[in-house]
Amino acid sequence: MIKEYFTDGLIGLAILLSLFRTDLVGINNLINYPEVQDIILGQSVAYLPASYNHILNSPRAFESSKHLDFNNEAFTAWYQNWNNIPLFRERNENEIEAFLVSSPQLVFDHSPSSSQTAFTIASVENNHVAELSTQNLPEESANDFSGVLNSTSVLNNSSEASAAVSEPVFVDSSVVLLNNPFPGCNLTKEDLDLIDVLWQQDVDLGVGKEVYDPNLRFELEKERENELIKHQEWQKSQLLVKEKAEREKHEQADKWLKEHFRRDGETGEWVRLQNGTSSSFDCPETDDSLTLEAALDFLSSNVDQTFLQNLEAPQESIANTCNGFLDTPFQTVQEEQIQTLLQQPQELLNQQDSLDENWNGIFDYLNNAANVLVEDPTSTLSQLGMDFNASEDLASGLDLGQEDTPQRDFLIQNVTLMQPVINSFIFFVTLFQFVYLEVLQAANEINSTLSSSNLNNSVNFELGSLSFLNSMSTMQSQEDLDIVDVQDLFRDMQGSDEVSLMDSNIAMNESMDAFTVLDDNLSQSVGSLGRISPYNDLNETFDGLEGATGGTNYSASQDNFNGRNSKVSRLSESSNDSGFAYQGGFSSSSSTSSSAGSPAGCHMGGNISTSSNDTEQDPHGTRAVTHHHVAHNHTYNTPPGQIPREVKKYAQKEPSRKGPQSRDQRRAEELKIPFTIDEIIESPVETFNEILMSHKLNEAQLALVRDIRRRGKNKVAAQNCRKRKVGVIVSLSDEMIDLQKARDRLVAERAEMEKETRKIKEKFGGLYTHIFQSLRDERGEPYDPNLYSLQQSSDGNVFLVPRNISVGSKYSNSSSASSSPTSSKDSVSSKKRKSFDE
DNA sequence: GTTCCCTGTCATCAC
DNA sequence: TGGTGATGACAGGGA
Repeated sequence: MIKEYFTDGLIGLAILLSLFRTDLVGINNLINYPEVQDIILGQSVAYLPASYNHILNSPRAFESSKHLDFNNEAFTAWYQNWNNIPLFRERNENEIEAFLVSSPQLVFDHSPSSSQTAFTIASVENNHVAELSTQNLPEESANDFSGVLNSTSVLNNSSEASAAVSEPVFVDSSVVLLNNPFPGCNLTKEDLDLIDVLWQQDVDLGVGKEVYDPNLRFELEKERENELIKHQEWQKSQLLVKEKAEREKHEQADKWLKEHFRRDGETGEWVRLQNGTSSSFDCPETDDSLTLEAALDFLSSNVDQTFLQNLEAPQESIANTCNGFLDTPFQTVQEEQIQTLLQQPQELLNQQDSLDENWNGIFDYLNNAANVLVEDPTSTLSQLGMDFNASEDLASGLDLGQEDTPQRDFLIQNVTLMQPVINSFIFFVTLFQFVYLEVLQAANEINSTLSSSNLNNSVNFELGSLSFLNSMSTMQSQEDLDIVDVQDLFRDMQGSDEVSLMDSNIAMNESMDAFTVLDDNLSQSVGSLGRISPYNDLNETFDGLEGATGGTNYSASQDNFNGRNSKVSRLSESSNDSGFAYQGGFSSSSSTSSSAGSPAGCHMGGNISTSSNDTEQDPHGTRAVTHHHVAHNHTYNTPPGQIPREVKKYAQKEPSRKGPQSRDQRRAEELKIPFTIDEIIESPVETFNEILMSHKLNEAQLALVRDIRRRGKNKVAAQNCRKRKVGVIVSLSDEMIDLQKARDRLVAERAEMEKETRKIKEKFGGLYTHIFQSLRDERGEPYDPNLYSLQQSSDGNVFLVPRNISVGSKYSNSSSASSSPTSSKDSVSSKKRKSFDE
């Protein structure tokens, strides 16, 4: 009696342990008890559908020696106990023929296609044999799941076993186990004791002990609540500290503003106070250095203010902002308002016809943009400011007609501003970068569509803005970016009071020489302005005849001035090739004399004065400026950060070149050629022939004229050829950079894929081993891995097959194979066949 | 004096 | 056939 009781207890315990995937050998050698072995063997038979055939067909199916006697009193008792476990009881109550056992890590998804693990255990027909189909079984899931495998054959003792395959049950186990682990939980003391014993024996129950123990669960929840409260308190304290710091910064900025500016009661403009007098803030051309400083200081300070004040400022219309930045520093910008705002630079540049207005316009735009950006104080400015890729995206998104592109949405992204000063600077850089691209776009339109005469000032302004903004953009590449104070930065960049706005830009560019290797993305962003297609450039750039008039001058009236101009015009190409990105591309001012004093000035002046096409047809030195702009960024020949040699060469001294053209000029004078060299070279064929016909020339004169024309034409052609070559080189260089980036990206992806592959292989190996070791043959012994292997069929099922049989050949159709084994060999194989969910 | 780079020129080819 | 553009090669000049 005692023995029977003890044995029955062991049987029950074995069932439970089996359910929890516990090795009985390790627990008091329980495996040696015949009842336990019976249980295990029976379970192992569950894997072998073929072996059930005779059992299921017999009237006493479960009286087989390999199965539990379901009439066994001990089993009945323990089965009842087992049924007391609420999870199983619930399933039983619901007459579900399949159930799940899982750990909290498992998340069951209702979507069959989901990558999440989904276990289904469906009873098949009436044979009480569970067919386990595992799909995408992860390692950890398999661990939790394997314990269930051994118990599936005994799950259903009901005579009402469903004939139909149950619907797969998808359960979010984490929700079930954590929120409501066992609904209707009524664990008896015995249950808890048993669980406690299992727990103390370090038996993996699949879930935490708290799932079974309400008291423990309560304690854990309480502990969690305490941690949450502590965390909230810490967050509050951090917030208070931050607010305090911002308030101090705000007060400081306010104080600075009141000290340096006063507001004009009539115009509403903010005027900087300087030495007791006020200078108009909106007229930088009257005193460039002064107003620039004022503007920059003002803007920089207000940017900082904006960040601070924004937290508490009322929301107003953006339209007011256009009339005065300080009137309505902070607004709510609606989507359409943002669109309007983003279009302002073009409108401003298109509509305004003076430097003054342009400056005001761009400044207002900056203010507005600042307001837009600070509308959400948590916008991700740092991300934008430091990410040139974002700039590239932005630039591409700023293409006309794409105002709704997602790149503009960055303005309202969320971000945390932890360091006001740094972020202010980042914001400013970002802002300028953004405006810069906008202005580039506007400049491109202006330059390509409008005539030259009434836009000189405007374009001149663009030049300054672009150079300045270019420097600003370049600044982003500094490693010590985060320690740069905004105002100091501006002061450094603007240089001395004597230099003009343009020269300030030059000085800034010089100071930023180390950073003139601009980001490729930016280059690409403006590539459409002229650099992308060198051949297109040539159509605009070289349709003039700079070469014909270049070099040494043919007339005294053109002497030094034009000589220098022509030289500089040539070096304007060089300068474009030498790292001064974007300068030459947008320069078209007719004023050059002011910048001839310094190398940089000459460099800029050269850019301003002409490109090769700008010198066309100007024998009298009037040099009407066309607006075929060259945006080449040919950075070869001159290392980054170095002024091209030609800039120094031609800027510091008078051109003393005595080229062959000078010889031609002299000869033409000697032979009394009655027309100019330019006329000879640049005139069309018909005109040229008419000229020759109209003047009776001797052979020598004709030969000279033809030589001059040939050489002039060829000179221009050579220039074009060289320029084109440079363009090709630059294009190839860019392409190479792109390809290198692509290569790096692919290498990284490949490494990532290999890493993932290794991971998956490891998981697969572990899973394979685990599943294989879980399998038992009819004698309850594990299969020999040398004789058997697990193979997966095309439908996802996993089979245990002898080594010399492949699933593909024998089990390509799992359903047919399982239902009708045809040969003895197949029969044997089918006995080994098991299907798992994976 | 050498080297490098820019520029003009010539020769040649193709259209 | 002549004109023109493109391009390689060469030479001169300047730094």
